[in-house]
Amino acid sequence: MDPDVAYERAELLKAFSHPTRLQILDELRKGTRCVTDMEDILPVTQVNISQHLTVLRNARLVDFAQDGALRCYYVSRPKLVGGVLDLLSAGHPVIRKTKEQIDREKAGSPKEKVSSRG
Amino acid sequence: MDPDVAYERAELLKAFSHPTRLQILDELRKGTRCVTDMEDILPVTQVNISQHLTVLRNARLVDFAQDGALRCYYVSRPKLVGGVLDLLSAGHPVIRKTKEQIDREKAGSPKEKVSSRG
DNA sequence: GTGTAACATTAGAATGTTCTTATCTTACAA
DNA sequence: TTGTAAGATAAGAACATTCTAATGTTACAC
Repeated sequence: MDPDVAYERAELLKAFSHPTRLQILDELRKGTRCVTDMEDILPVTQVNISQHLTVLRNARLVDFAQDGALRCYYVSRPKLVGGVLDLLSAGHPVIRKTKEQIDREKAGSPKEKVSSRG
Repeated sequence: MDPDVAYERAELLKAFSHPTRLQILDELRKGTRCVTDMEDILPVTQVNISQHLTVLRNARLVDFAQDGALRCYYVSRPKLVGGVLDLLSAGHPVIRKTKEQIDREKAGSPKEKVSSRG
């Protein structure tokens, strides 16, 4: 993976990587919300919500439409945001491998062993 | 989303959120690697790779099997790691909404309007 | 124009992460 | 048992993120 690409992707993931921002994204996934809606739900200050929304906006994960004095925030990359949130909420069992398993994998994969089962 | 759950998920995402760690995960996805293999590929010191591997191990994203003096590292939650890396490499167009679109969505969704097309 | 509700911005202290340098452990071969 | 290759750990400086407190902006009703 190219270092520049890796950097860019890490920056994107960093925008997700905060409890409050995950909660904001999860809430916005249900529908458009303005800042005061979020104040009612999240145990943090308005200023702090605004700051986190700025981070999310810079990462192009959310955007807003102005409605008078209100700002209607929405998720601007639904498949990305939904994909990440869904992955996080799914169960992912931790696997373990022994040296022997690894050796067998190494022996099998390089030549795509045709003999076993095929 | 429960704040404790949000915290836990943010911690998990933080383990992904570093260029070097993404590169390590991408490399390990191709197969088991020891630390010196990674030294050859990544433009960082052995110490630094070790430190990043510790972060990944604490997050239960990787583990290793000892082979003499070598440590064979592998991805221990392949679906999670693969899912995140695949999402990142896919193209995710940024959508925009106007206030009018949002108003229409709000009007349609609450009652799951049956009249249009059905 | 004045007041106010909704939201953003700024500055800085507090906190957390990352990298560097030095040191340590372990496995193994001579 | 000495040397060396593989890898981990510790301490701290450098850097980045987060939160708090104060202030700024905008839209609108009166």
